[in-house]
Amino acid sequence: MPETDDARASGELRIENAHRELLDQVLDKWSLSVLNELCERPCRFNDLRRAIPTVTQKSLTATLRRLERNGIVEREVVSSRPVAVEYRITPLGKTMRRPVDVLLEWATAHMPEIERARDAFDDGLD
Amino acid sequence: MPETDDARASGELRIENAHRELLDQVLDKWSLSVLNELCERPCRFNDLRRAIPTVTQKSLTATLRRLERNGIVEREVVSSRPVAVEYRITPLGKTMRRPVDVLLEWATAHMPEIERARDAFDDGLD
DNA sequence: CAGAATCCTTCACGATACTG
DNA sequence: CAGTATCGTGAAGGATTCTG
Repeated sequence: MPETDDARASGELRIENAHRELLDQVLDKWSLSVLNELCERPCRFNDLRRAIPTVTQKSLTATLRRLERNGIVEREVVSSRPVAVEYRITPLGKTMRRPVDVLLEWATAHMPEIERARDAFDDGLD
Repeated sequence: MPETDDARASGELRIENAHRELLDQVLDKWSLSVLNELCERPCRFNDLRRAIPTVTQKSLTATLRRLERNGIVEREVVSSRPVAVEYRITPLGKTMRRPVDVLLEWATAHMPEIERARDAFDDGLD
């Protein structure tokens, strides 16, 4: 299914469509927050809503479905009185933790530098 | 590396607004492709267009401006005959390489597993 | 409790045309 | 060559309402 792009292999990691598509699915607006919660403990739907107060129900549902489809989280329906649904991170989901951590560490470490760059840019506009 | 998967102790990976905002700026649709090119060599505008054939001029301009504002790439105007503009990666930009590589390595390594998960999900729809 | 269904606004992105 | 300017569209996401 991936069209063979001409062999302009740059020796390093190339960004393919599949990469881009995957990152869009698992690194989107709310996924990291959800993953962060589920890495610590299984959560029910409303647990997640409380943990991430700014997410809407619709977006949370969509995020969870997407993550579930990609095998990152698991959904279990507990047939109790008022239905309970528990979300858990999968083993595959746990493997995301390291790359995400590295990313966030980078972001945290370089935030000041980046803010200075923004100020300089916005100020002078070259 | 170390286990003790005590999530609380190990990863203070809280997602803050600033994190989210930054990732949106530097991990957007085209940034990784641009970074990938500029990591290898300085490029002129049309070099980048050729290297990333699917990007439109408008999106490429926007991407470059965004990366420049965040201090990730540098823009130099060479006052030659028809104006030449060279884009280069900055030292700050180079520090992005490792987190991005880790991310792409993860994506590459787990792609098959993820595709199986997608197929299973789309098939059964549980 | 855990969503589904609707409506609505924003805006990212593409397509196209023009310019110093 | 390296953009800017405009227009148009689809999709993401918020707000709100309803339900098994």
